[in-house]
Amino acid sequence: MDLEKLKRFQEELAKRVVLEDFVRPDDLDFVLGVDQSFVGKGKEKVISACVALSFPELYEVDRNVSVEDVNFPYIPTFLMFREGDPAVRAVKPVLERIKGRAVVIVDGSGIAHPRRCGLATYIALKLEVPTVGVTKRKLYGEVELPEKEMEAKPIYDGKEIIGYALKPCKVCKPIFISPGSYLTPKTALEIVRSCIRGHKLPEPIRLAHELATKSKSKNLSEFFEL
DNA sequence: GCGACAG
DNA sequence: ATCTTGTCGC
Repeated sequence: MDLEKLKRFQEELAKRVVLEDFVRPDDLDFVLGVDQSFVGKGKEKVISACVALSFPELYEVDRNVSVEDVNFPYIPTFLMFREGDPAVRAVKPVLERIKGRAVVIVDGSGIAHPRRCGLATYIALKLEVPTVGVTKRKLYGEVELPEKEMEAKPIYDGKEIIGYALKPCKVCKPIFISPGSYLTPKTALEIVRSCIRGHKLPEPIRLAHELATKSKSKNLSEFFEL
Protein backbone atom coordinates (compact mmCIF):
# COMPACT_ATOMS: atom_id res chain seq x y z
CA MET A 1 0.00 0.00 0.00
CA ASP A 2 1.07 3.55 -0.67
CA LEU A 3 0.76 5.53 2.54
CA GLU A 4 1.78 8.77 0.89
CA LYS A 5 -1.12 8.43 -1.51
CA LEU A 6 -3.47 7.67 1.37
CA LYS A 7 -2.21 10.75 3.19
CA ARG A 8 -3.14 12.88 0.20
CA PHE A 9 -6.60 11.30 0.19
CA GLN A 10 -7.04 12.26 3.85
CA GLU A 11 -5.92 15.79 3.12
CA GLU A 12 -8.52 16.04 0.37
CA LEU A 13 -11.27 14.79 2.66
CA ALA A 14 -10.19 17.27 5.34
CA LYS A 15 -10.97 20.11 2.95
CA ARG A 16 -14.63 19.08 3.04
CA VAL A 17 -14.88 19.33 6.83
CA VAL A 18 -17.34 21.91 8.07
CA LEU A 19 -16.85 23.09 11.63
CA GLU A 20 -20.33 24.54 12.06
CA ASP A 21 -23.29 23.18 14.04
CA PHE A 22 -25.71 21.46 11.69
CA VAL A 23 -27.69 20.64 14.83
CA ARG A 24 -27.73 22.14 18.32
CA PRO A 25 -28.09 20.05 21.49
CA ASP A 26 -31.57 21.49 22.07
CA ASP A 27 -32.74 20.12 18.73
CA LEU A 28 -31.09 16.72 19.10
CA ASP A 29 -33.39 13.68 19.14
CA PHE A 30 -30.89 10.80 19.09
CA VAL A 31 -27.24 10.14 19.80
CA LEU A 32 -25.69 7.04 18.24
CA GLY A 33 -22.53 5.22 19.26
CA VAL A 34 -20.24 3.02 17.13
CA ASP A 35 -17.45 0.69 18.18
CA GLN A 36 -15.73 -2.43 16.93
CA SER A 37 -14.08 -5.62 18.18
CA PHE A 38 -11.95 -8.12 16.29
CA VAL A 39 -12.07 -11.91 16.20
CA GLY A 40 -10.60 -14.91 14.44
CA LYS A 41 -7.29 -16.72 14.52
CA GLY A 42 -5.46 -13.65 13.32
CA LYS A 43 -8.23 -11.13 14.08
CA GLU A 44 -9.35 -11.32 10.47
CA LYS A 45 -12.96 -10.44 11.21
CA VAL A 46 -14.27 -7.11 12.44
CA ILE A 47 -17.53 -6.85 14.39
CA SER A 48 -19.09 -3.40 14.14
CA ALA A 49 -21.79 -2.40 16.62
CA CYS A 50 -24.05 0.64 16.60
CA VAL A 51 -26.56 1.68 19.24
CA ALA A 52 -29.06 4.52 19.08
CA LEU A 53 -30.10 6.32 22.28
CA SER A 54 -32.81 8.91 22.78
CA PHE A 55 -31.46 12.34 23.68
CA PRO A 56 -31.19 13.64 26.32
CA GLU A 57 -32.81 10.71 28.19
CA LEU A 58 -30.38 8.15 26.79
CA TYR A 59 -32.54 5.03 26.64
CA GLU A 60 -31.82 2.61 23.82
CA VAL A 61 -34.14 2.77 20.82
CA ASP A 62 -32.25 0.74 18.21
CA ARG A 63 -29.12 -1.30 17.57
CA ASN A 64 -27.28 -3.10 14.78
CA VAL A 65 -24.30 -5.46 14.48
CA SER A 66 -22.38 -6.45 11.36
CA VAL A 67 -19.46 -8.80 10.71
CA GLU A 68 -16.98 -8.33 7.85
CA ASP A 69 -13.49 -9.32 6.74
CA VAL A 70 -10.67 -7.06 7.85
CA ASN A 71 -8.80 -5.69 4.85
CA PHE A 72 -6.38 -3.14 6.23
CA PRO A 73 -3.86 -3.24 9.14
CA TYR A 74 -3.85 -0.96 12.13
CA ILE A 75 -1.50 1.93 11.45
CA PRO A 76 -1.65 5.03 13.69
CA THR A 77 -3.24 7.98 11.81
CA PHE A 78 -4.66 5.61 9.17
CA LEU A 79 -7.39 4.06 11.30
CA MET A 80 -10.16 5.26 8.96
CA PHE A 81 -8.93 2.89 6.27
CA ARG A 82 -9.31 -0.08 8.62
CA GLU A 83 -12.54 0.74 10.46
CA GLY A 84 -14.21 3.39 8.33
CA ASP A 85 -16.33 1.43 5.88
CA PRO A 86 -17.31 -1.34 8.34
CA ALA A 87 -18.45 1.35 10.79
CA VAL A 88 -20.41 3.17 8.08
CA ARG A 89 -22.22 -0.02 7.10
CA ALA A 90 -23.18 -0.66 10.74
CA VAL A 91 -24.46 2.88 11.32
CA LYS A 92 -26.30 3.53 8.06
CA PRO A 93 -29.27 1.17 8.67
CA VAL A 94 -29.85 2.64 12.12
CA LEU A 95 -29.66 6.18 10.78
CA GLU A 96 -32.33 5.31 8.20
CA ARG A 97 -34.66 3.70 10.74
CA ILE A 98 -34.73 6.38 13.40
CA LYS A 99 -36.76 9.50 12.74
CA GLY A 100 -35.22 12.74 13.94
CA ARG A 101 -32.01 14.74 14.24
CA ALA A 102 -29.01 12.62 15.20
CA VAL A 103 -25.31 12.82 16.00
CA VAL A 104 -22.91 9.88 15.95
CA ILE A 105 -20.24 9.47 18.62
CA VAL A 106 -17.26 7.52 17.33
CA ASP A 107 -14.50 5.60 19.10
CA GLY A 108 -11.64 7.44 17.40
CA SER A 109 -10.43 10.93 16.61
CA GLY A 110 -12.21 13.63 14.65
CA ILE A 111 -10.14 16.57 13.43
CA ALA A 112 -7.67 16.08 16.29
CA HIS A 113 -5.51 14.27 13.74
CA PRO A 114 -2.23 15.21 11.99
CA ARG A 115 -4.12 15.70 8.72
CA ARG A 116 -7.41 16.65 10.36
CA CYS A 117 -9.03 13.47 9.10
CA GLY A 118 -9.66 10.88 11.80
CA LEU A 119 -12.15 7.99 11.80
CA ALA A 120 -14.99 10.24 13.01
CA THR A 121 -14.33 12.64 10.15
CA TYR A 122 -14.53 9.87 7.58
CA ILE A 123 -17.87 8.63 8.95
CA ALA A 124 -19.32 12.15 9.05
CA LEU A 125 -18.45 12.92 5.44
CA LYS A 126 -19.49 9.52 4.12
CA LEU A 127 -22.91 9.53 5.81
CA GLU A 128 -23.35 13.29 5.83
CA VAL A 129 -24.14 13.23 9.53
CA PRO A 130 -22.59 15.23 12.40
CA THR A 131 -20.08 13.13 14.35
CA VAL A 132 -17.86 13.61 17.37
CA GLY A 133 -14.70 11.60 17.93
CA VAL A 134 -13.77 10.37 21.42
CA THR A 135 -10.49 8.66 22.35
CA LYS A 136 -8.92 7.41 25.57
CA ARG A 137 -5.47 8.55 24.49
CA LYS A 138 -4.43 11.67 22.65
CA LEU A 139 -3.47 11.31 19.01
CA TYR A 140 -2.77 14.92 18.11
CA GLY A 141 -2.73 18.42 19.55
CA GLU A 142 -1.38 20.39 22.46
CA VAL A 143 -3.35 20.14 25.66
CA GLU A 144 -3.21 20.81 29.38
CA LEU A 145 -4.90 17.94 31.20
CA PRO A 146 -8.01 18.73 33.30
CA GLU A 147 -7.81 17.73 36.97
CA LYS A 148 -11.25 18.35 38.38
CA GLU A 149 -14.27 16.14 37.65
CA MET A 150 -16.20 17.30 34.53
CA GLU A 151 -13.54 19.92 33.85
CA ALA A 152 -12.46 20.42 30.22
CA LYS A 153 -9.30 21.90 28.73
CA PRO A 154 -8.97 22.91 25.07
CA ILE A 155 -6.85 20.91 22.62
CA TYR A 156 -4.86 23.21 20.36
CA ASP A 157 -3.47 22.90 16.88
CA GLY A 158 -1.22 25.90 17.04
CA LYS A 159 -3.56 28.66 18.14
CA GLU A 160 -6.80 27.04 16.98
CA ILE A 161 -9.00 25.02 19.32
CA ILE A 162 -9.69 21.66 17.65
CA GLY A 163 -11.23 19.81 20.59
CA TYR A 164 -11.21 19.30 24.35
CA ALA A 165 -9.78 16.97 26.99
CA LEU A 166 -12.46 16.09 29.55
CA LYS A 167 -12.11 14.39 32.93
CA PRO A 168 -15.40 12.40 33.07
CA CYS A 169 -15.20 11.27 36.69
CA LYS A 170 -13.11 11.71 39.78
CA VAL A 171 -10.93 8.62 39.27
CA CYS A 172 -11.01 8.73 35.46
CA LYS A 173 -8.13 9.80 33.28
CA PRO A 174 -9.22 12.36 30.69
CA ILE A 175 -10.80 11.46 27.34
CA PHE A 176 -10.11 13.44 24.18
CA ILE A 177 -12.94 14.94 22.17
CA SER A 178 -12.97 16.52 18.70
CA PRO A 179 -15.67 16.99 16.04
CA GLY A 180 -15.57 14.82 12.93
CA SER A 181 -17.48 17.39 10.87
CA TYR A 182 -20.70 19.44 10.90
CA LEU A 183 -20.14 20.40 14.55
CA THR A 184 -18.16 22.98 16.45
CA PRO A 185 -15.55 21.76 18.98
CA LYS A 186 -17.54 23.43 21.73
CA THR A 187 -20.81 21.71 20.79
CA ALA A 188 -19.02 18.36 20.40
CA LEU A 189 -17.84 18.77 24.00
CA GLU A 190 -21.31 19.65 25.29
CA ILE A 191 -22.92 16.65 23.59
CA VAL A 192 -20.35 14.27 25.09
CA ARG A 193 -20.76 15.91 28.52
CA SER A 194 -24.50 15.26 28.31
CA CYS A 195 -23.80 11.57 27.60
CA ILE A 196 -21.58 10.90 30.64
CA ARG A 197 -23.33 8.70 33.21
CA GLY A 198 -20.72 7.89 35.79
CA HIS A 199 -18.34 6.06 33.48
CA LYS A 200 -15.19 7.12 31.69
CA LEU A 201 -16.79 6.81 28.27
CA PRO A 202 -20.05 8.46 27.15
CA GLU A 203 -23.03 6.04 27.08
CA PRO A 204 -23.33 5.65 23.29
CA ILE A 205 -19.75 4.42 22.92
CA ARG A 206 -19.77 2.44 26.16
CA LEU A 207 -22.88 0.53 25.08
CA ALA A 208 -21.67 0.04 21.51
CA HIS A 209 -18.39 -1.32 22.88
CA GLU A 210 -20.29 -3.70 25.15
CA LEU A 211 -22.44 -4.87 22.23
CA ALA A 212 -19.44 -5.38 19.95
CA THR A 213 -17.63 -7.39 22.63
CA LYS A 214 -20.62 -9.52 23.67
CA SER A 215 -21.37 -10.32 20.02
CA LYS A 216 -18.19 -12.38 19.95
CA SER A 217 -19.39 -15.02 22.43
CA LYS A 218 -23.15 -15.39 21.97
CA ASN A 219 -23.86 -17.26 18.75
CA LEU A 220 -22.43 -14.95 16.15
CA SER A 221 -18.80 -16.08 16.20
CA GLU A 222 -19.30 -19.70 15.19
CA PHE A 223 -22.25 -18.56 13.12
CA PHE A 224 -19.81 -16.85 10.79
CA GLU A 225 -17.42 -19.82 10.95
CA LEU A 226 -14.70 -18.26 13.09
C1' DG B 1 18.60 9.75 15.33
C1' DC B 2 14.71 10.27 18.97
C1' DG B 3 10.03 10.61 20.68
C1' DA B 4 4.91 10.18 19.51
C1' DC B 5 1.87 7.13 17.80
C1' DA B 6 -6.61 6.68 18.00
C1' DG B 7 -8.09 1.19 17.77
C1' DA C 1 -7.69 -3.76 19.63
C1' DT C 2 -6.53 -8.57 22.17
C1' DC C 3 -4.34 -11.56 25.71
C1' DT C 4 -4.53 -12.53 30.53
C1' DT C 5 -3.97 -13.51 36.79
C1' DG C 6 -4.79 -11.66 40.58
C1' DT C 7 -6.70 -8.12 43.52
C1' DC C 8 -9.68 -4.53 45.48
C1' DG C 9 -14.20 -2.75 46.70
C1' DC C 10 -19.27 -2.39 46.96
